[in-house]
Amino acid sequence: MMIGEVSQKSGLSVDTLRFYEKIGLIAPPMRNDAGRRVYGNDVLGWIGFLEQLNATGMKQADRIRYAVLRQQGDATLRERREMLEAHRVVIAAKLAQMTDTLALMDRKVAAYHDMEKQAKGALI
Amino acid sequence: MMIGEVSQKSGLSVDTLRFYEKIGLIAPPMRNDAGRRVYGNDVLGWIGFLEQLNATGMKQADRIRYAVLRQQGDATLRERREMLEAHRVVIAAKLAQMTDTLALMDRKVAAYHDMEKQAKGALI
DNA sequence: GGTTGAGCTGGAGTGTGCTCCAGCTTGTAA
DNA sequence: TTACAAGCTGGAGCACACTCCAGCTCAACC
Repeated sequence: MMIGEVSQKSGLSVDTLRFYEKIGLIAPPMRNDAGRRVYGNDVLGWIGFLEQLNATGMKQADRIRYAVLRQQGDATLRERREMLEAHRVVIAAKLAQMTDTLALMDRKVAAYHDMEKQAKGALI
Repeated sequence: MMIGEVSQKSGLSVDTLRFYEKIGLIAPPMRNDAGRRVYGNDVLGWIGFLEQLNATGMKQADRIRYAVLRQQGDATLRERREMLEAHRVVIAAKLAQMTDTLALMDRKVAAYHDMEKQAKGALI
């Protein structure tokens, strides 16, 4: 795949893909004779995973650290696992926060409904 | 309360409190004779709510819009309710994402454990 | 063979959300 | 009464995560 196709399939812009490569999030792909990037299919899975880490609030620096470890192969398994375990804890906390705030939104929305009803009544 | 106390109790820095006032997130409090800010207790609840919106990913511009509406009183109840309902939907989506990724973390951690075990076995 | 579209590089620019600073005034307490 | 902590303003600076741009090469189609 050329970079345009990866962009289309991953949802990341071409600029972002090159930027991710520059900062070490994506391994530099092979180049064809013209010097253009040729990606393997596995990159899409990797980008999807990166997006999951992103969406759950992992910072760039940590994503890069994980990416670098991954490129270093099996010797870094323990460290990567520890990173994921740590991130798991962060996610669990955010999940609890989301649940709390969701409930708060529901209470507030209900309260606002009541107040709107009363306000209408007051007009009569 | 002076600004220092609000800072301590809310966890926001003094600079952030003044910044929030400048951008319209916090209503300008009364001033004492020396021109210093004197906050009522209600500001802490409001800051707590703002933090919840923040932690669940509401953007500054929207938080400001909500804050401005709130200051305009009951005439904006409907609009505020609609904002909260919209944010509710966003939170629900994030919650689903968090749940997914949490499960993924668990699968990955388990897989890494297995691989680490095998790697150890290979050393024998 | 020339136009068009995709890709390349290095570097500058952008938006968000604070955070820090200089230079000042005010309140407290040794 | 003098030190010193806390507060004030306006404005500059910063970290993060992209996003855009100029000026170039290359491939492919008419």
